[in-house]
Amino acid sequence: MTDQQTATSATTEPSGGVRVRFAPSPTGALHVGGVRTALFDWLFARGEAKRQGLDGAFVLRIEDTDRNRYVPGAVESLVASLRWFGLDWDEGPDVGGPFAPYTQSERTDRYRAHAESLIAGGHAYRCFCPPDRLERVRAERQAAGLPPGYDRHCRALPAEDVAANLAAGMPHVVRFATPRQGETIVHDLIRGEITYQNATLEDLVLLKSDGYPTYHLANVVDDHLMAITHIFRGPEWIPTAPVHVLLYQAFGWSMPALLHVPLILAPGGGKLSKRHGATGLEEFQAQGYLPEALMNYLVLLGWSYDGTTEIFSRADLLEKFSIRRISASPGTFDHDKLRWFNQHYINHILSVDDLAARVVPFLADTGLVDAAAAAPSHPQHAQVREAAALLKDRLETLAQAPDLMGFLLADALAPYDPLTLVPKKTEPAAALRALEATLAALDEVDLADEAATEARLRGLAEELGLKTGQLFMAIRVAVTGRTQSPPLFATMHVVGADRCRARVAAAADALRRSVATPVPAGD
RNA sequence: GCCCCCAUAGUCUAGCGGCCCAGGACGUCACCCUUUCAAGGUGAAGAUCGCGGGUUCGAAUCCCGCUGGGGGUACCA
Repeated sequence: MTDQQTATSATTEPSGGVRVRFAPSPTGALHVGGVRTALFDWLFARGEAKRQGLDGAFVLRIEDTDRNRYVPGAVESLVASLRWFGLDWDEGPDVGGPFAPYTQSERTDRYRAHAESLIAGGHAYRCFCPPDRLERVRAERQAAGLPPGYDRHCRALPAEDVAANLAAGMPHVVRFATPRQGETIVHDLIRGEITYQNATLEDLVLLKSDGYPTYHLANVVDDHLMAITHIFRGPEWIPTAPVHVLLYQAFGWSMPALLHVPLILAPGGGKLSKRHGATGLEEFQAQGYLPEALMNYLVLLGWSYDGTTEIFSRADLLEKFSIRRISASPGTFDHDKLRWFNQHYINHILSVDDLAARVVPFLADTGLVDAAAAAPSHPQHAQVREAAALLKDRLETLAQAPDLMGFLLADALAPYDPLTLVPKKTEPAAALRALEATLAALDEVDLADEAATEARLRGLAEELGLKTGQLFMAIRVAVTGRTQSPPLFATMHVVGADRCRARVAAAADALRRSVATPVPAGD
């Protein structure tokens, strides 16, 4: 072994089975990029591995080693979002497991011990450089056209100086002593081999001065201790992957397989952030997206099955997902396509009962129904179910339910705008006559017989000398308060005779008042 | 600046040397259906496969360069 030392990460999985982990930081809401990674983890362990007859375990680990960025309650929110999305895990902070604890802040003794062993083996060293010196060095190196970074000042610190500093209680960090020569090969299951010159690598901090580990140490130690076989992570880790390879080598451990999933870009390019709309799972949930639609959309962002199939249920994905078809190129988040998936699931995949149950929380938020109306035994349930059946094809998100279903659930409508009661190419007086005639006709029909109602009202249009469209539109606005609605007779049936009569009468009144003080006719 | 990743229509993608003067989907447009709006159906426009060199009888597919986009460059993950 000369200066051509080479290290390679593992490329094959051990026969014992597959163990993957999703390791978010509790710094805020779960990001769509994170869930997509978690989804790939889950599908690999629960789907692909199982299909190959291997045991597959999905582990949730909390990486809370940055005490400054920790957000109280974030762990609970992460867990809730993951569960809403439809993932479950075999081991984690909430469910325990053989490698507990699964929260890194509770494992600091392990990281410190491993850092010490690295120091003892000559693979790491204590660095006493204060932050201001680090900054100065960075600036100087940059000005000199060198890569910014640490100048390894403390790497050559004599043992007696180290001992003296330690005795004086000087704050310090532990840095990795990166090999100065040779090259390191990172083997990525998605991208193939990536070769780095060790000379370009930095002596990264492993243990911070507050005693907590950095990602680099904690990640390597835990993945090894928890017997992780495959690491799925974002592409932002590619640049430090060679250091991780070197760390495994320094510890004498075998390297898990690496998969750097493709980045999710914002519509304009760059990172996806708040200004591009929702990014956190809770937001998608609040905006009325279905978890299965979001999953379907997200899995296709960076993975494909045959390039033609678009709709995948969770079961389909468990049966068809393969890491071999994960793409290396970044993809742009497209809200329009997500919306299409959501609409498709509501319109064609959800049952009416399912939709009714899911729409209740949104209706309850605006006070239209009781929050308990999702239960079939609840008195309001039947009404919600009828509304769901009627609006199913028109809903893009659950959040639209209050707006689109309100006229079916409320007793009275908001005051009419007389202008909307007068259909295009219709005289206000004719519209008023039509409403008055409709009110009378309502006494003759049974709304439960939609065909008969339609026949009667078509006849009425003829008697009035109006086109069916003109009459029907006037009735539609009177009954629903809007110019767009589900098919008129099914709608009237659900609204019921009493409310229909009251609304048509109220609409006629409103129009009468405005005819007295003429308004411009609808064109 | 330095290191690294990526590159097929506005967007997500299929394609892994000949079946491709490039297939599917979202979006867009038109028509059909129709009492409105949707849903559905049919069809259209949209890609010189980023550019330039190679290799080959033959390249979107392999190699090199360039360009472009992106990521990293913290005692954050």
